[in-house]
Amino acid sequence: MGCFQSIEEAKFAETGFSYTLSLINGKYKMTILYCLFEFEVVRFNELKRYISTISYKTLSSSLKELEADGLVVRTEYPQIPPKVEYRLSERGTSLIPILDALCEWGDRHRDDGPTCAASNK
Amino acid sequence: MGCFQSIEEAKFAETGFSYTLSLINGKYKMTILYCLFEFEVVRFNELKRYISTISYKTLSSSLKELEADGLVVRTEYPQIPPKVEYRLSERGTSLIPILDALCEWGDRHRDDGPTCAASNK
DNA sequence: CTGTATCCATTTCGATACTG
DNA sequence: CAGTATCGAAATGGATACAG
Repeated sequence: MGCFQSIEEAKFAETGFSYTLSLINGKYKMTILYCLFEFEVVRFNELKRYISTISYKTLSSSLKELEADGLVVRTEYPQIPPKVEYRLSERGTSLIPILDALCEWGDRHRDDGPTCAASNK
Repeated sequence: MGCFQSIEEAKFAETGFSYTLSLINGKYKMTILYCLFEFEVVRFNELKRYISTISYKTLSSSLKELEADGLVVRTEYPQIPPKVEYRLSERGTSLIPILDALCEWGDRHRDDGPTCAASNK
């Protein structure tokens, strides 16, 4: 509420709303965040297995962006074979309640029947 | 929490999480929802002015999908010139608290400094 | 194991002109 | 006013091969 006082001026680009969206855009970013929340510390290929439909390229670039945005922490162990762990930062963790809310909303409204559009109010 | 018990099986497609995401995908859908929440009853070109960067095509297709998903109610007044009003359905309104949360999160974390990724945990 | 590079397919978005 | 149609641009995502 009130977050959109300036909506008339189309200043979306400067609202916290659009800022948050810019961090979680991309087909799999929220899924990755949720995965890291559930499993806490996860390696690259482990993540790939959890999110089986993601491609290496997308996983790689998404992780890089999430890291750059401070939502994910990447820890590299310089050894052979390489070992890299990913987990949520505090900042990233603070986003989880919102993802949870999305989850719950979906569970509660999945069977509302999407065709209730006709029931005018 | 617990919404992702089955994440190991990569059953994202069946979670409420991905269901919700499928409703609010697209560059402007959440913005449109928020706009309708702020202004309650809005006409097509009015919306276009509020969200100045959206194209007619995207606005049109987004509204159509939001309506099909039961989040938005479209009311047409058969007159010349035509008049059409859009507003949130109850279902759509129930999504607003989540959008608000996104908004607040962004406002609070905008200045965390996105480069805090290095501060391991 | 943890990625990157390349190339390609698909999806999404936008500008403009036009219709009822 | 409220859109649609068309075309093209751009972003996104995927498959595969390869590198350190």
